Amino acid sequence: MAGKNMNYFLMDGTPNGRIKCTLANWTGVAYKIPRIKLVDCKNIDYLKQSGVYFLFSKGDGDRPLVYVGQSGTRKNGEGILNRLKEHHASPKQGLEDWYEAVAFTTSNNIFGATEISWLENRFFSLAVNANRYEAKNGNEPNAGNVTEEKESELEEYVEYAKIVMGVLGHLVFEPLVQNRTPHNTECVETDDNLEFFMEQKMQNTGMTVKAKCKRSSEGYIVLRGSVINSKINEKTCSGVAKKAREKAKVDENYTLLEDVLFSSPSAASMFVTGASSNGYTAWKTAEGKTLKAVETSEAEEL
DNA sequence: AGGTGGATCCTAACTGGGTT
DNA sequence: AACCCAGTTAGGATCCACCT
Repeated sequence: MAGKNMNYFLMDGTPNGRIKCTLANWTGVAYKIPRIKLVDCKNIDYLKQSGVYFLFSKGDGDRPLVYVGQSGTRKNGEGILNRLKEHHASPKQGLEDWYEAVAFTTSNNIFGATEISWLENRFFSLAVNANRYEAKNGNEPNAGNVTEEKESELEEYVEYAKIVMGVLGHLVFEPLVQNRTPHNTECVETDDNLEFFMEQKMQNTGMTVKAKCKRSSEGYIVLRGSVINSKINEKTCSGVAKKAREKAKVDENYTLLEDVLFSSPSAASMFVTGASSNGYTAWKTAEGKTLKAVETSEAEEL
């Protein structure tokens, strides 16, 4: 992918304060606003426009929560800012502890009601699809009817908004692996093309586990389509692997239905076996080279 | 006396080695 | 080759001491 240049203005002079983002060749304007800084935003005209906004909270501990909302300028004179004020003063149930908001509008305030609804709908489904945050949505908007010209314009807006959101600290719209169609487990892209496999006949269940793993900049991803052990060994299976196994969606044959990210190779392999396992020796390339050997030779190349 | 910062303790998880 | 175990390490939380 080509490099991109973006402007991030630290409005309070600190990295944890308000941030305004603009890009050359993008009509969008984005703001990240910590909840405690909301009170300082009353003079920002862009925030009185129509747009789409996101509220973030820690969630129930399992995964963070994102709330997707929209604001048109017609309903009330104050646009996005007014909605944020409402969420601050009387938060919706489950959103009491939201800690920051990200808002998207445009420099020329071109979004009307249909565009806003379309965008809200699109952002929401992207968040659900990426499956990183628990996504909530105010009013289940329908996508509405936009012309195909308009749609391609909005789609371009969304492309940039996704990146901005990621840089602002929320990978809500980024799936673990890119370019994946619903039923395809073969062609997936990460920033590393090596694939690692493990295949073992498990003693406790007699079943054969067969899994595929890819590395990414975030860690180790056990890929959808992998077959994992049906039982766990309570004594030896590590906590992260246990939790991940409780959460993970599998079918009746224990075939994994989603990609699952781990911070270590061992966590990934323990997730597959349900028992203690050393990921550096368990994961192997198609040629039979262990992950350990791969990483050692990579280090020597440096 | 209250608050802030630091240090220590505890817990949990990862990895490497040992055993069957 | 698969599984088990334990040492080490990293991270988090709590408590205490010192400074204002």
